[in-house]
Amino acid sequence: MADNVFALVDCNAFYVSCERVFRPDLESRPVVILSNNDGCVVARSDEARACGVPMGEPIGQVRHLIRRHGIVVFSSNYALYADMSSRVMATLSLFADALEVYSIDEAFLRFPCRHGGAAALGDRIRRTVLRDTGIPVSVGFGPTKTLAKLANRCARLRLDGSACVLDPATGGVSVDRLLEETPVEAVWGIGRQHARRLRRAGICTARLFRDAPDGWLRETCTVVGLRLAHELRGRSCLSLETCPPAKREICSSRAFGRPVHERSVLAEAVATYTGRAAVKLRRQQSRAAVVSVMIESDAFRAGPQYRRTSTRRLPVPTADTGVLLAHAVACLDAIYRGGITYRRATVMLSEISSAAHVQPDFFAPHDHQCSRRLMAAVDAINGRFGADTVRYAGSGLERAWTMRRRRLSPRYTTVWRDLPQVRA
DNA sequence: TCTGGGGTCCTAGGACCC
DNA sequence: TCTGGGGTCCTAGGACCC
Repeated sequence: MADNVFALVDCNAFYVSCERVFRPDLESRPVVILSNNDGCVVARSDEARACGVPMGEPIGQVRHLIRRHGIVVFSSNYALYADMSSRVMATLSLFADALEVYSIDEAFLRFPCRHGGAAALGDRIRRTVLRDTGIPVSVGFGPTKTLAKLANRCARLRLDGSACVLDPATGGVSVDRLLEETPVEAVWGIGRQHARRLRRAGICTARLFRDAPDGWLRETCTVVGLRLAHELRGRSCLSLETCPPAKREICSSRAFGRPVHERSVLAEAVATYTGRAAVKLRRQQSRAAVVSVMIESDAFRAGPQYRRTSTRRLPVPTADTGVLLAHAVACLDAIYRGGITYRRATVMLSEISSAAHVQPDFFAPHDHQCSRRLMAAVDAINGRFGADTVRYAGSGLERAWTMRRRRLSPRYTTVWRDLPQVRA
């Protein structure tokens, strides 16, 4: 008998739903959301799916469908989605003490024990989130996280949107039957490679996977696969992570909106990405000891490719954007070569440690107090008036290289964006 | 005309030490 | 003439997630 019940709450077509909250006229119309640089489809409404738009497809491949069906297209508006996500999570936190924010549009909730009212609770969650945030969600319950995930998938397929409870003891859906009807690749944690290997071995359903011998599972899908099978058997192996562990590496990487050749332009991008990574670093109260910069040519274009990484170790771990920036630009100078068409730059911060345990370097004097207060002030201003309101001049003014977002919706929930920008 | 970004975990294999 | 074995650390690469 399991001690806990897990619920997985998943926002339906989350990015589309966010846009619809502020554009009710889009209800029941086909809508798709594009990735950064307006590259490919990362979210679609049910109507767009019915038009035959596949997930992850490059926009160019579905342009004819967009025209034919009058599909409404948006660039990704992450500022809006992140804000809506925090509203949804805040609402969910009213229902359970133990909540794990699993992704921008999903959360696991844990309830202390099995009880008969799960279906009703699920429907209350759905109604409340919809009423308070405008976002429709699906809810699945199960004795383990993997089963809750599966139940959620089942709920999403239901026409009335009601919650799915995987718990035979209380008259819910039969676990065996659901597992039998679920293709093995639909199990959370089984990707393309493992699915192919499993199918070759005749394991085509979640039920056959669950009932496979432990030794064989371990051999075929490593301990990760074995753990999943245990979870499907109802033995909880994946615990709820209520406070996310600090990231061990932080990365900011983006393709440019247009081809880039000049060192000065790359330097602007590297400075911008370093600034973003540093914000993430400070947000989790950490310092980094290593900075890496990678620049690369366009892998999708024919011809010789260029890709180089340069890494520098800092004398003292820091979260000071200015210090990180100086090292990042030095990295860039070590690998920049003229005559190449660059398409992407990446800045990575690693060997991350807690800000509480930094040992200052006696021989490299640096005013930590001053740096900390400056960064705190910058973060406070940007938190209030929008990211990049105050930034290092090195990150550029015009920034013609930034990603394409031709179909960006307004920033409905962050009103200060249009204030004049200030340079640090 | 295009083809995203940001993570984690696991394993294998090499280097190195005692 | 013989060329062990166990342990740790690091890195690269694979696989997976949303």
